Amino acid sequence: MTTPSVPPSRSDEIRRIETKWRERWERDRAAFVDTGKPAGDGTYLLVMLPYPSGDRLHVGHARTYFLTDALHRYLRQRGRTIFCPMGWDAFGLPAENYAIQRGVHPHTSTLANIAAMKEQFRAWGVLYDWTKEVTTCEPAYYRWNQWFFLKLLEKGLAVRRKSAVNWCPSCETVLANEQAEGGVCDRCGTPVIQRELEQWFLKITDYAESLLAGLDTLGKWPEKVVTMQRNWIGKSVGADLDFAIPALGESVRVFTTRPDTVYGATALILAPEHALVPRLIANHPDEAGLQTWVTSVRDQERIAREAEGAEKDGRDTGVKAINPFTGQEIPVWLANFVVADYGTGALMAVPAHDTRDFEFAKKYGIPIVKVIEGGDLPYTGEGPLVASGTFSENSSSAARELIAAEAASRRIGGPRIRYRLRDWLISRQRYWGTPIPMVKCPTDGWVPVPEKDLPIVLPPDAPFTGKGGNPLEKVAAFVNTTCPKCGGPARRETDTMDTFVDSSWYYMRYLDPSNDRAPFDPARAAEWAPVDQYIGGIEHAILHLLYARFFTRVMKDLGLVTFEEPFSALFNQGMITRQSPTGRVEKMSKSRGNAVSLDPLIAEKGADAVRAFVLFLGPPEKDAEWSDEGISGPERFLGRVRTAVERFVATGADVRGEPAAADTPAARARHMAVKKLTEDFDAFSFHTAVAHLMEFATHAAGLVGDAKADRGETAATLRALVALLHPIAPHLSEELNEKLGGTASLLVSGWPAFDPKLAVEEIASVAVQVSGKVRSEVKLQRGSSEKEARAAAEADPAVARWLVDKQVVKVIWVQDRLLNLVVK
RNA sequence: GCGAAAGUGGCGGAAUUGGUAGACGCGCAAGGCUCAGGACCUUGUAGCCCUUACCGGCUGUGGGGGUUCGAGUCCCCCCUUUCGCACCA
Repeated sequence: MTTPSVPPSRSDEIRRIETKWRERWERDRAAFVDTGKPAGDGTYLLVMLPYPSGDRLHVGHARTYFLTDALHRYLRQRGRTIFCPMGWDAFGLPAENYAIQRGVHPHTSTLANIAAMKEQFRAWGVLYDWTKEVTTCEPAYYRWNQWFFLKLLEKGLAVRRKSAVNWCPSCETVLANEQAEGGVCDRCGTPVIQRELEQWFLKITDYAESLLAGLDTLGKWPEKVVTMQRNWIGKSVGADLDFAIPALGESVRVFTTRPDTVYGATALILAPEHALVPRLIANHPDEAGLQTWVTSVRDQERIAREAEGAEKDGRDTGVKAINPFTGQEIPVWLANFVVADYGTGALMAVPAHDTRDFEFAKKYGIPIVKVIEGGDLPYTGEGPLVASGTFSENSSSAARELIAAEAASRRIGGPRIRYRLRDWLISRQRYWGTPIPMVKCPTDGWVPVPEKDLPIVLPPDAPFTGKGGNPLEKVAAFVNTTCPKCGGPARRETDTMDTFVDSSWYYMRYLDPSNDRAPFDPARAAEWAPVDQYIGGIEHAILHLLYARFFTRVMKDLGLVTFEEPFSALFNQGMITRQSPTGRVEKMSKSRGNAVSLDPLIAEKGADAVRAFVLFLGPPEKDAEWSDEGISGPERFLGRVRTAVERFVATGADVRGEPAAADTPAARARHMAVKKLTEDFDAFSFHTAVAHLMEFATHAAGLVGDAKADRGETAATLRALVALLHPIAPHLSEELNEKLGGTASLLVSGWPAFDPKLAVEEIASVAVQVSGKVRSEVKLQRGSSEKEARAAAEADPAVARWLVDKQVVKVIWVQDRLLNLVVK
């Protein structure tokens, strides 16, 4: 099988080098870990922490970590002080499901996954400050989730409330609105249904305006993410108006962005979930039929109810309301398209000036009254009011203010701003999460656990049957407790927190991870925070990033931090996609069955080649389809660099030699390469960085093979090459740097400098156009004048033949680039 | 439907922001080395035309128009793809 007496294969040699340097970096780790931020300098580089409750890291994840590590190493080489920690977002449903299927406790499987992933990071050559490691499923971390919960409760920002919530029948838990986008469960894709339940909410809506205003300060965030958050918060300016229902002795408040159209409101429409519905239908001849309809709409899957083109379906209650401005009776309807938890769950229908109301009115024969002059109905634009009493002839915008003011003076509403954002539902009927520190006492009601009794530890011995709800409910020792207030027997809350609570403040815990008296020491955290550069996927655009921004505001109110925005700059790397077995191009993930492990590739080609390849795939912000076919390019490139250095060393030339002259074509090539690579890394353009390194490597190999080349310049070129290579291929570059006489790791200020004056070619090749068409190219000394260029161009036969019998009527001259002779 | 981004060789992609389109790599082709090679090295590689060859010419960045000495880049219209939002009153 094996061939004896063969010299060590290339892959053995690569393995030896990579092992050597991993050990070296680990040994010298102290040089690369946080020791406090020097005044006015330093960069907090944060990468979205991985989720070790599921599978091992695959190609889909690797790009993020390679990218971050390249940036990290580059910045260190530039002499910056960097804080780059890593931790584990360890709670979550997959680990619990795994426990149900395989009988392995989530804590056990999670720790095993963490160990495996940590080993992967090591094998990939990815450096983190492990002295700041955070694991969210450990009491040392999640006790502070509980602490934050108590603080939120004190401030009235954590509340228990009954409302219609998203329920995933598959995960058997409720979900936050953000986790049920599009009406399907964020985790498993199952359509969610609405359930009326009492749950814990965090009042993120109290910060709606601040979260919205803060977006304007996030200039270094992708515009797309900012827009998504803005839409999610969904600010609307309008007015509240009360419509009296004399038959019930009640009034119904509606919210509208178009109070100017109130004279055209010919119906009042309520959501089937509206609190007044039972009384409205009570005396209806077909009360049972209506009730059945209400129930069926309410229990419908959200995805079906909100689907595009879903039929508008409504019922007339037979009850009348009074339009507060016309004084006329209008019918009160119930309809499936009215959303219970936006606005007031009720609206005034203005069929003439709203396409949706128009459609509904057409279907059910509701009167259509035009009150704005404009185009064909439904006309949703602006215009002068008509048939609007004393407000007629006002413009829409003026009337909006006047009518809202009138409503306020009559105490039937007034100007109002509303948001689409809803409060953050954090209760989860699951085991593997942070216990909510609340106790339900038969006499005192809900009582918070005193701070001194934290943490409420998740009991290790829960029965994972997968049936019958939350296993925590069955742990008597956990559930049965005493009331902190009266000392009587009481029941502990068995719901756990949404895992997004964990990731809402972890970036601050990194700064002081072993603090057992506070989530972190504000003074210490202030050295590095806020985060200078955050790197993560677009999938967090709304969920995590909105929650983190909310938590940061809370932390500011608690005096823990002085800023509101946690992440000064955000970079969204693109996803790695791959054809799934179904043939569609999708995000790579284990659940889709298209995940590719990187480990065999690394074992075969080495981490450096795989890093170079993955970074070379394309622009990092764009998605890239995975195929390992192209890896031979970067692999050969690294081989060429190595061969060039080894050949040069073998000549016995001085590896620390310096160029004999500063300004030579080779020196200029070197300065240009340093300039390009510096710009590439500054711009996160890792794929062009690899391309430029390839060009530079070819050039360097040429110098090594050129007997006439200056040995000093060749040595300097090779030293620059391996230094520039370091962010991409750290192991090989360190090895070659050592061969070239380097005594310190390239990680420490190993970035070469360039002279801008020398980072351009001395000879400019100037394109010569005749009437805009390129006819030739002339080599000129950089900085040559237009006159010199024209003389050279006219002397060129390839140009001259186009000038015969022509007259040059205009000359365009772009220094060192282009000469255009316009002829007639 | 609304909004945003994008469309460049067989493929991934580059282009100093209005100045030589196709860098770099994959793939492919020819040659070298080799017992052999899916290893390695060298060279070529947008299309079409002319030519024995050289020299050369024309076309070309989704389609159509425009601005300009000059457009992948700017403007207008259209097509396609991707993403986000979508009964939000």
